Amino acid sequence: MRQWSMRIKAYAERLLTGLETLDWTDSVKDIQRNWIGKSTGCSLFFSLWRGTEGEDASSEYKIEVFTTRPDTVFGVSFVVLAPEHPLVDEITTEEYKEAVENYKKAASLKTERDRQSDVKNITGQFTGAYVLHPFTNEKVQIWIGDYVLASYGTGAVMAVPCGDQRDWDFANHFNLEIKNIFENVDISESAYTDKSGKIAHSDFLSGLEIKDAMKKAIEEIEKRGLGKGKTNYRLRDAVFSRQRYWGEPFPVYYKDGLPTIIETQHLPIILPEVEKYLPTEDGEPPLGNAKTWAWDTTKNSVVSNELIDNKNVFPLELNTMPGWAGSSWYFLRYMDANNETEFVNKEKADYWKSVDLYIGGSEHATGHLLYARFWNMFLFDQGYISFAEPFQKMINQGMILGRSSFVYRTLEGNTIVSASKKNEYNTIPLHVDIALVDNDKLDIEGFKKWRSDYADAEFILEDDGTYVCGHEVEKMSKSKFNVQTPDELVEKFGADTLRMYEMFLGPIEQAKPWDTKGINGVSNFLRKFWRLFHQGADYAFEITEGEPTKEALKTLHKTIQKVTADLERFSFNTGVSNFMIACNELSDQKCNNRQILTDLVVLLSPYAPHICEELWVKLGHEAGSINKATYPKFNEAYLVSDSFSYPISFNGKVRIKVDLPSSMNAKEIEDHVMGMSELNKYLEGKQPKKLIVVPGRIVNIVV
RNA sequence: GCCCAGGUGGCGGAAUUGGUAGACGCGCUGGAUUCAAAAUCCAGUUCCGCGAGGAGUGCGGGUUCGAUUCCCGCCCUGGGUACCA
Repeated sequence: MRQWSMRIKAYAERLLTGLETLDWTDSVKDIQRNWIGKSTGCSLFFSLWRGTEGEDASSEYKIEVFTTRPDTVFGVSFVVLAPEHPLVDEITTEEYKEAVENYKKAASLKTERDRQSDVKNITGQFTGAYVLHPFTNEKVQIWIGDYVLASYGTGAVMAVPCGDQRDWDFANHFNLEIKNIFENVDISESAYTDKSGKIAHSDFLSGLEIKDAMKKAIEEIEKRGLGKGKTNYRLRDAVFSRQRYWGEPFPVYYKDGLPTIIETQHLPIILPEVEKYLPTEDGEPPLGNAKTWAWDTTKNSVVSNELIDNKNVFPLELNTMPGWAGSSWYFLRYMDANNETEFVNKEKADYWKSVDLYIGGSEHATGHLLYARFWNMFLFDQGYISFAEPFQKMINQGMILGRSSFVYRTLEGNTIVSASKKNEYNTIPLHVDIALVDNDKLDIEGFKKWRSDYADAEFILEDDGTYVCGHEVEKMSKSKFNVQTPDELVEKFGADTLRMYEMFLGPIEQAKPWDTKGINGVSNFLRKFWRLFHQGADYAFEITEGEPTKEALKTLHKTIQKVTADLERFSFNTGVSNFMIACNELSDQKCNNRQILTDLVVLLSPYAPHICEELWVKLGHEAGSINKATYPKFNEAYLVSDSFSYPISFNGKVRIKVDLPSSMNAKEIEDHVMGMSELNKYLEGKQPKKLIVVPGRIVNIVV
């Protein structure tokens, strides 16, 4: 099948190094690094040995292998080619033709997936041919084996059983030689794959540390013209066509069977109407069913297929583009969505620049997030935009998981066993709708109605006569019957409460089961916050004017400082708790001062927009204007206090606290502490060995 | 196997540069108010111990005056990935 693909491989190195400039989690960066799979080593040519012993070694055929361990070259005891390697037929001797053919056939029948899942099963076939070892000139057998992949490296490996576990297994299985080229290492049970130690029995490499031997080996290989240093990437080019209808059509027609691009001024090409979105009878993609899907080069428009004459009118491409054709750059289009002539105006792109914050799941690490980076780099290289990376900062939000409930059905099928007794029977778990379960107890009648095939089932219950379900935390999904909709909670507590509770649950990156147990805590907070503005038995709106107290100002500015810092590091859960602290403190202070409450409402408005909007209007502002209010300014002057409660610790354990003026220096603190009579109890008559004073922090006495 | 993230009360979690472990909330216990309930308020709540006190951040070591935080080894959980030479 002829397909389009994108040369993402050409960007492998830049996609790798670019990661270092990004503010992403290590785990997503690592997933991309592994996917790109850079490995450095060298290529090395083995000449084919032809004919009889002693004959001239130089043959027209050379087999190129890629290795990351050139230091082990003297441990080579055979060479393995992928079954699909182009030289296999050429080199196989008459005697082994049939066996090799059979092996190739067997391998080709296996899918790539089968080949990968069948790792433990070692297979291979000798070809009868030999290469000559590039340094020792010894004869080395050539095998084929499907553990060597045609699509990676050169499709051929030099097998070093002592240094590679797969080679060791292969050698062990086929009784091939296992040379030991490591100093003082036992390889009788498995290969030695560590990259530390010394090389032995290896001519010019003997006695060298492995790392040094690698360098020396490549040097020598290059010097003798046997190969050269090389880097390989695991990343493959990305297929860019799909055999389906719903995708952007390619602006491409086929002239004499060769694809030709339609010029920009004639775009866009719009998907044709089709009767059905299915492939054609002879297996062409759905666009093969279109009746108007040909390109007229004189009119520069899409015309009926009947007009195809292959002189002026040609057939159009039938594949369409994949999802990532759009997902790789939509964020650029957002900057200039109505532009009819360019995908984005350069000036606008320069103004808005790359995405500041990308909140998304790490499941896109090897797909969308890699393609978008590649696409963006290409546009950058072409000068359309001025930034190479599309997403500077990324947060991977954790998934909210569901709590599934299970009933246990016997294998025979018509008995349902309660959780604690399930092990007495041979049962399988079945998901049950969580709407039918309350506190793990099953509504049996409801269950019978829900699954009519179990209407006549027998139930084996707990001793107290109830049916108890099992449970597990997993992804929320209709098929697992564990989906909880927020509607009910919004109904009961309001959208502000639900929103804040979600933020309060814990760090944004963390996955957690959806548990509404604590939601009334947030609800209580919002009610308490409301009460700051409403006094008396009938909760009438009432605030006081004038200058706030020192205490209230301290609470406010402490809150501004903390909440702002929390916002900047996306720590919403601690943000919410700081609002709770502020509310508790102001309640205790009985503060309902206008200045304080106005600033607090603005601060809280991103968290609880509905309530804050209402309070904002009650404070006398125009409806809808809170979004335009100035963000409260933090003033450190309100936070300075003139005393500090010093913890006094003995050998690191805090025992006493003492209030001291903040202005005291280390020496003064020391003098004061040493004069304290409370010390005696902990000193037990001994002299302290050492005293550490950290002003503004702690005093530690070493006994 | 390899790579990454994580492991703190009954529970969700906090501790931003090594400096008072358990903020905030849930739950629980006791009390006030109420005919009663809801709501609200007050007090308590890491564990052991009546107490004085002791122990304590997965386990075992180390560095330090001082470690949830840094270093070494191990265990467990979650995620990714795998004949990639």
